[in-house]
Amino acid sequence: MSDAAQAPAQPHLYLVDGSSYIFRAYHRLPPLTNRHGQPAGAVYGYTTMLWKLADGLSKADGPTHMAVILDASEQTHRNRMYDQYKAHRPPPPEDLVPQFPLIRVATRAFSIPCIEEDGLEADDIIACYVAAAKSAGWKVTIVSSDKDLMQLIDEDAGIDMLDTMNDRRIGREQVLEKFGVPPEKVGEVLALMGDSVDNVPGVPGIGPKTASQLIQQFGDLETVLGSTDQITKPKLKQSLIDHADNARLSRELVRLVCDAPLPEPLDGLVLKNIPKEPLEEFLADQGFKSLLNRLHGGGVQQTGATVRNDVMAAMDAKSPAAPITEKIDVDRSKYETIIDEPSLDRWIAEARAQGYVALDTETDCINCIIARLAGISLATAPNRACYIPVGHIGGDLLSDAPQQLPESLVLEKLKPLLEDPAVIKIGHNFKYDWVMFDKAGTDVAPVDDTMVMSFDLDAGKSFGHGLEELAKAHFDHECIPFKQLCGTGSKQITFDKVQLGPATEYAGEDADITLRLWLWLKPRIAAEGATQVYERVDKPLVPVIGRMERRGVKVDRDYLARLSSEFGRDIQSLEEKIYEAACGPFTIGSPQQLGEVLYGRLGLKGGRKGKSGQYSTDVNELERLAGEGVQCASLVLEWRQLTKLKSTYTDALQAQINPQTGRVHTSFSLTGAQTGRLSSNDPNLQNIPIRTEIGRKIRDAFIADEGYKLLSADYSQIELRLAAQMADVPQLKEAFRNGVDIHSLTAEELFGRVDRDRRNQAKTINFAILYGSSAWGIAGRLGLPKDEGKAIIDRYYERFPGIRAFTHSTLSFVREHGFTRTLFGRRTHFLPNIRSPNPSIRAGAERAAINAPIQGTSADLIKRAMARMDDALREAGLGDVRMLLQVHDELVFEVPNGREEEAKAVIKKVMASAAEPAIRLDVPLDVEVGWGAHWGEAH
DNA sequence: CCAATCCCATA
DNA sequence: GTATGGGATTGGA
Repeated sequence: MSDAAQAPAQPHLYLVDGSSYIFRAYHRLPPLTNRHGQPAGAVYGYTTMLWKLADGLSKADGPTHMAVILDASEQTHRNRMYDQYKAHRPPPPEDLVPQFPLIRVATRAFSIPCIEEDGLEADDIIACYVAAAKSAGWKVTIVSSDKDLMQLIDEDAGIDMLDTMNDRRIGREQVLEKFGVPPEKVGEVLALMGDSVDNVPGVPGIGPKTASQLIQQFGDLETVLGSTDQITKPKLKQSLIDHADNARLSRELVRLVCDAPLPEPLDGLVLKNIPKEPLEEFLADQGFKSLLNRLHGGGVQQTGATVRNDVMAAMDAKSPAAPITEKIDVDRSKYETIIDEPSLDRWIAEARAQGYVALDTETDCINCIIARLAGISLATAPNRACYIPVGHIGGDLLSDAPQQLPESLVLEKLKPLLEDPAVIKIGHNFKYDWVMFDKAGTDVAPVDDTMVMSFDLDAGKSFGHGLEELAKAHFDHECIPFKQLCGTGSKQITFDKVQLGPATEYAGEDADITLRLWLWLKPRIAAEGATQVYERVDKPLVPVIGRMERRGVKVDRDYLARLSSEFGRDIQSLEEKIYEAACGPFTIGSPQQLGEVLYGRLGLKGGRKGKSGQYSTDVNELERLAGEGVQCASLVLEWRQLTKLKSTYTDALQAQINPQTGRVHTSFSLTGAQTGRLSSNDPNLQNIPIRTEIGRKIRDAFIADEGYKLLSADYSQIELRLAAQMADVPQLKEAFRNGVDIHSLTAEELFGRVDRDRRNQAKTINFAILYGSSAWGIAGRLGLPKDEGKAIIDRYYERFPGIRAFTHSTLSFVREHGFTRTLFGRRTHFLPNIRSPNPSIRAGAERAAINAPIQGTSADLIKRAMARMDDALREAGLGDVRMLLQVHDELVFEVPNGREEEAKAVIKKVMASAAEPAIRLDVPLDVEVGWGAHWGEAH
């Protein structure tokens, strides 16, 4: 492409895929209504999108020509090719139907041409315009995220796509990322994988991954079909042979028509200044006030706010729209490497003057307990970042360490800044950095943690909370991948061996992005009601958890080793018995082989096959067989238990003991569970066995330091108590106040009498309620026919009408707003699944949505207790008591001998009053406390 | 060496 | 039926 063709005079056509946009907008945006009370959420989203696009008229690379393309008719040439095409597509939701005509009205209001043509789908019309514009030498941007249209991308010819929903440009590189093949090969991949929504058959067993891999290997569909002899997987090969015709048909179905006559000539699509009157009339008619204000205020020229923010503003006029921040591209070349004192002093002064600074520590290891510092990066403004190396060494034996300031000097100079109460220190996953500085004797405060902020705002959304992922989601920015610096696998190097140049770009970017995230997220915390949960619950927990991780818990290595060999012997002898019962050896640990042995070799009946065609051999199945007297099944069950205990616990735990401290230091994740719970990893100390006697032995390996005891305090039935509170069930609340056994009470209400079986059934049902289970699910769990399950749940609702009301109101709230809330305001998001057209996905989201407020409130409570615990203990003169672990409803402490009763009183008080003063509960929170030489004894 | 799958430990 | 993390096997890079 010549320079002349890229001159500003080159026309740039924007083709808006209106039909697909409105579907996606419907599922992604809240169900707003317009001034007439008609559903208009999708129309609103569509209007703001057109606004933004049209607004680019005068901008560089903005549209000079524009058209909206719609689907006109149901019947197209594809139906003639294949009568099943789009045959199973469900009808559009009923509150979307009335919005279709409004799309044309909205488009006319902008005075933009709206193009549809009988017998052609929108995709085809777009393809025709792309072809015409391409030969005329125009640039084209297709505004859509439809994967079928990605076939048309041709960056050399200036043809790309724009996904306004995610504010993302799609070019060759993005297509490669998604499909593993360039745009011109996308049709080949689509043909193989098929499309269940449009009912394009594809080849069974081939999904996106395999399709992409095959096309990468063979180039196109025909070559794949002609090369089946080179395909090693037998199932895949057969499927390709059997369904070759379907694959060829699919290839034609996904091929876009690009040579039909244009309904409107290219020149007719020129974008002129948009007359104000029709637009004003439309916005006023619909009652889109925030847009109307913008039309009257800054006019169409004002930009910056996203569609999402407009919707927030439309939903609640009081909530301020997010600040309009101009996007500044990340420029890593602006970052400085600090290797002299005056420069360091300058940065410290700058941070102090500013009042906030983002920082990130780089180390040689992801485990912060044993990690050594490599360097520290700071950022004070977008693109204004520096990296201070302190622990870099040469990349290999021959090279010397680079010149850098001594670690002790840097830490000494930074300490006053890091401890300055007037300067906010911002980190991403700040727990890690906090531990690094704590090890150096610096108590960093005050802090903000952008990872926790993201979690408190966006838990449950489609993106996680890692720095790179958030950079992508919020700024459409790709961070330097860590493996690009350090490699991967066995050739991976540690960060302290990275050259200072690349290290500065990487570390500076981390601090830079962290700062940008803070600027972006901080205003949202208050605007979206997350202040209570962030400021009072999660933020204060960052150093608390950091301290717990540093303390670790003492583990008796010799005892674990003895258990390991004991288990090992038992496993051996079980294996011999199993081989005997199975008439020959096999890999017991392989579910595949075990299934073959049980249902093949031994010829047992009743095997359940799962979706992969493999026999299920889980506990339920094996227990069923064992109950029928199958020796082999009960032996395998025992073998499974012992191998699980040995590999996951006795062996793995020994390996996790830190040689310096003789203790195990887990890592708690503050953002691991969508409901607000913590999670624990490396090792996971939240799933140490307790239910079986033999598993319980593992708990005895957790011991107290010399002169201390382990104390365990746990909330009794906290989730049921919270359910009784939140659903407002008088009998249940009363029972909890009087210390009545709750499952017996439920059995009495449901069955009119109480015995062991009925109490157990009632217990199952009580839990099923917490988990949002259906009548069908309860019946399955209790082993009853479906109608009896339904009868039981009806009776439950009849006896406890509050539960039904709670379920109902939780679901209608989440359907409307897309999120649930705990008593303390923590939100968990459930879009898009809560509105999924797929009933099983939707039902899954509904169960999770019923559980989330209860599980989440329980998580909030114990977190509030934890945040207050250290101060309360210190005030009681129990500064020596160490909080070590949290297991969702339990806290484990190390308490000096003789102080157990005192500690018990304080801990119980803090935990029982954790809701106060924010919330007044009508149900007491019971806390059970025990202690002993080891964890097993403390229960 | 990596991922998908199955199974299983906890609350 | 909810929420997690992790080990072993398997099959293909």
